[in-house]
Amino acid sequence: MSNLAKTNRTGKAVKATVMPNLSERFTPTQLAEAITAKRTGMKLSLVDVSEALSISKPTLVKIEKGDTNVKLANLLKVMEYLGLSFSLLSDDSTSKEETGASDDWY
Amino acid sequence: MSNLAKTNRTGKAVKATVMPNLSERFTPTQLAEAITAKRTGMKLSLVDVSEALSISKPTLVKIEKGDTNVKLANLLKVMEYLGLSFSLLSDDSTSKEETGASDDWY
DNA sequence: GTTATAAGTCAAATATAATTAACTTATAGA
DNA sequence: TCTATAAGTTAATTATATTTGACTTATAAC
Repeated sequence: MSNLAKTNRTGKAVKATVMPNLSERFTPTQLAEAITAKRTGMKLSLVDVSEALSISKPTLVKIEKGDTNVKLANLLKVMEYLGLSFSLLSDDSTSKEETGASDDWY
Repeated sequence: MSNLAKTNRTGKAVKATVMPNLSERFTPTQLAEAITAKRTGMKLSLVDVSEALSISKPTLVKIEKGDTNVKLANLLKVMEYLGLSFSLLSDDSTSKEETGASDDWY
């Protein structure tokens, strides 16, 4: 999540993809950032992953942009390939939230 | 809107699906079971959730059967409505697994 | 500068997920 | 039993995610 300052040799700022702490609830954008961080940390290109998983590059880009209009199966394939997995959290309250309460997720 | 907990005539839960422990990595089937458990625990019918979220019943059934050929956005809407959310686990290993190594997830 | 590789975008065609409506099956009370 | 609600299925249609291929930026090395 935090984009640490980093410069190339011309002094231009470059986005540093840092692995965010995601032990808690997170947004699709944060998940996307974690995926990109893991992939780049493993020094894999989009095409590397795309070809290994038979997923098209535009779809991979959608996933890494946090677009939730993607097939769950594709997201899971990417996550598994990168060594990421979900665990589940439950508000053990019986409350269901309002439908439009927090649209961070979709 | 009909946000009251659904009961049968005696006010008892309809089915009793038990909420599995999902603090660790889980399969889509386990996630599906957790969703069903949470929904029935909240005494909501498929149609209750379906109508509240504008998701069709067949799609909801797919989700509750662990079919991963569903839109991520739809899964997330359901989870949020039921008070479920993901957290992320990472194999801190740099290993990428074989493409077909474990198809539990998809 | 040039070159090479990666990232990201785009439109058209295809593949497939989602919806609709009707239907069957299952469960639990009266 | 009978009745009512919930669960689950199915086929046809609609909506849309995905793919393909080409293309345009970006970034980093030379």
